[in-house]
Amino acid sequence: MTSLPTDTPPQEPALIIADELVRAYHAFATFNAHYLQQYDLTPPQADVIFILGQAHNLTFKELGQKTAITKGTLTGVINRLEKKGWLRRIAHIEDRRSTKVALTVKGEQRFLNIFPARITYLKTRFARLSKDELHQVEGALKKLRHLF
Amino acid sequence: MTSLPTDTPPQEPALIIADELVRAYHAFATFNAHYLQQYDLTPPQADVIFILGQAHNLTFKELGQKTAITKGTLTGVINRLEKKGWLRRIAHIEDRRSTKVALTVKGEQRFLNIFPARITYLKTRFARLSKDELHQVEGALKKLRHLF
DNA sequence: TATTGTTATACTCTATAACTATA
DNA sequence: TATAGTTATAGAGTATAACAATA
Repeated sequence: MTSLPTDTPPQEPALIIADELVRAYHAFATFNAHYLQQYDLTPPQADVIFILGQAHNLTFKELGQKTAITKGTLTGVINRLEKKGWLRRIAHIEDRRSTKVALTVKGEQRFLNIFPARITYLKTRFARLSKDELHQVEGALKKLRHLF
Repeated sequence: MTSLPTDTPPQEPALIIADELVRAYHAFATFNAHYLQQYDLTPPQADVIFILGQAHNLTFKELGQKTAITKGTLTGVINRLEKKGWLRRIAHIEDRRSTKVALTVKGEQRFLNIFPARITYLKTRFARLSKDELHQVEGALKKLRHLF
């Protein structure tokens, strides 16, 4: 007998990397969700706010493409954000099938408050990595993404 | 005016990396979820099966720690897997507050079928990377995880 | 008293498909 | 006919807190 299934965890690099990717993401996602909770935002809601904060004015279709959220789901996410007063629907005159979405003044203010704070916080976290390391990590993630 | 907010996306490395991490994970998670759907498993359910397939016999508490699923949620996940016949609850004699969980014969067979196939598939994906690159990617992910 | 797991509650997100109104 | 968004449906996972049984 050359291997003991229960005592020798698989050393296959592909498995290890998949596992590490999940762990790294999970660590980030947990931090992120807690951070956003302060502002009463779920991660998908924050995605929408961050995108609208930078794009200012998008249709449901465009938002769906940028967030990778399906249209049916997006309606719900937008409804919740609208009810909370972060954004509003705007009639699209040129094509009346379509609806545009934009941040309200309140949403704009919150975005301006949350977004830079988030960057600052991330920067302090990443400060432990050198410039070379940052480049390496970025390159590694890009490679990974292109594998799938 | 030296910068155009809408035309110059933020180049802050911390943001780029966080973004790349999300993208890489999303690419993997999408592939993964579709792959598991064939077997009528959700990702959290598959986590449980893969862990039980290698550990053979765990309490709810241990399973919760390994999967990072809260106890209330875990009860639901286990219920669904039990109903589908993948696993069963086993009385824990030494401490009757506790319950052990183990794969059924069906669950064991499925695990033995799915798990190696998954490794094989991942290996083919990762075959495009050299040994050096694999090491680099693994190191990068570990660094990332430790940041959070 | 503390711990293990269950139950109850309430919500968000998910996909899918049928529907409405425009084009 | 095709497209944009809404609605309906059904389910899974999430956190939280109260609870029962056992230690």
